Amino acid sequence: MTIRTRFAPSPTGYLHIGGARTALYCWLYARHHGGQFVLRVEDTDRERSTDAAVQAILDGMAWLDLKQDEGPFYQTQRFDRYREVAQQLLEQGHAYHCYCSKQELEQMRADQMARKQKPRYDGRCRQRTEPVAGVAPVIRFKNPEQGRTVIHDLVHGDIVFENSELDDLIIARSDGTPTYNFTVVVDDMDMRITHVIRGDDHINNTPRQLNIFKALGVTPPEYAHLPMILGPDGTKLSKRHGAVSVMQYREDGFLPEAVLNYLVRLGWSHGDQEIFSREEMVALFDITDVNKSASAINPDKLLWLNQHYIKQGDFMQLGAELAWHLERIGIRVDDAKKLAAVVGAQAERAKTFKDMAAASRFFFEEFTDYDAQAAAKNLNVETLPALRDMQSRLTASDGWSAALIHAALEACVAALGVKLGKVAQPLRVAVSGGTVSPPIDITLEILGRETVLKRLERAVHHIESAAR
RNA sequence: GCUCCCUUCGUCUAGAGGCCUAGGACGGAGCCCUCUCAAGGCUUAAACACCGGUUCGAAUCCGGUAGGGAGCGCCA
Repeated sequence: MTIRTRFAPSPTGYLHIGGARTALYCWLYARHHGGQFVLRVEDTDRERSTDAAVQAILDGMAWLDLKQDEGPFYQTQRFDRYREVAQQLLEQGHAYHCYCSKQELEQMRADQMARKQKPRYDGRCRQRTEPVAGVAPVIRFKNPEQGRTVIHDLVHGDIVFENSELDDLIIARSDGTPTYNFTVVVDDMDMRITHVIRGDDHINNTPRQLNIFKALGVTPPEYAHLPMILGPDGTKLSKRHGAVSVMQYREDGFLPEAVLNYLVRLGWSHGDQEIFSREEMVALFDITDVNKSASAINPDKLLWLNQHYIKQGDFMQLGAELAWHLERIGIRVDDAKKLAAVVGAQAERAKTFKDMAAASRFFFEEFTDYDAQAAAKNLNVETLPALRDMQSRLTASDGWSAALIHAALEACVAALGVKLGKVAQPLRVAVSGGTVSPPIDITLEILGRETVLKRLERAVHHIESAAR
């Protein structure tokens, strides 16, 4: 049997981090077993579904590179099929028309709540044989009243529900459109889904769906209900928690590999291993190793992983990501080699590309002002001799490389009889405007002789004009 | 209220009756390295929700309690 999984988001918002993990696990399970991964858009709620949300979900999946083998299928394009199956259920006596008004139902619920009972439809239209004039009925599924339904859940084990706890759910609205619990069953059946992997907020829906499968005479898929993902404070994920959309993670400077690696370890583990390449995930992932309890997002760990992938990555390729972020702050760069060099120099000191771009401005454009404190301390009459000395050594240098610059630095230190820091730090402020940069020799190499000499001249002027 | 789910360091987790004086990772603390910032190395603090039971032996099995969560829609 070929394994077939599906990811079935409803397009009422962007792809958030919880949905992304569900998609990842579905994708991983299918890949691991050499099966297929289906993407299905559950857009039956026309009020809340939007094209923009559909696009946002597709974009998120593309960024994470979770490619579907089939789809996207849209439920709004399958209404005829749902109508057909609902009709079948009606004819076979597994469903019936219900003419109760919304007010009537609300009253029923209120009464039940008042009696401290679980609100549920009492089946009062089950026996009705004649239509009610002027009322467009809904179709309800006739849920078994006796016995129990058990989910053989792949992560939770058996979960038992008394059928008497379930009520007759609406499968088609009075306008004829189908509802969620019904479309899911029809689709999972038609798309030959073998494994439904979804959030455990759906556990309570599963027995209803199982009963519909039974009425249809179809073997249901296997189920695996994933624990929820919580915000950093352990409460429900919300916009308050910052990056809710996966695309926001790109904006914030994260790499998809890092997000994926972070997500795969949230609720799943393989011994003590923390770092997983895509290939390793596929090879090692198993749904039975998934945890049962909800987990809180740990932003620091994501940051750590992101830096790990920055350090491990191909600097040439990562240069493109840096360029993307530089552009966001108004700097256009197309020198791929320089970008790669900057990534290489900054990898150890940036946790995100957003931070890296901000810290790398001076490599690509002239800075406007010196950091006042840094200049006061490092660009003054005391440091002027070192700056002058380096100026002449660098002007005279036969070539331009970190090694040659380093040699010049050592010579300067020896000639002036000072510590390396007494030369490096003023130089750093002179070329970067501030006190933080990669090692000074590498920084100068990337900047290039022309820029370095120009900025040294600027520093000397700065000191001289201040001294006057 | 009813039904269902969950419970190991701050966080993510390892752990499937003796390997556990509970391991790893992030974060924290300290030290080392050092031209800044980092990165790196070493060291370190920190948890089995609680109460009973089963057993020679329980983080692991069973029961209860407490706490947290989800669902109970002509939403998905």
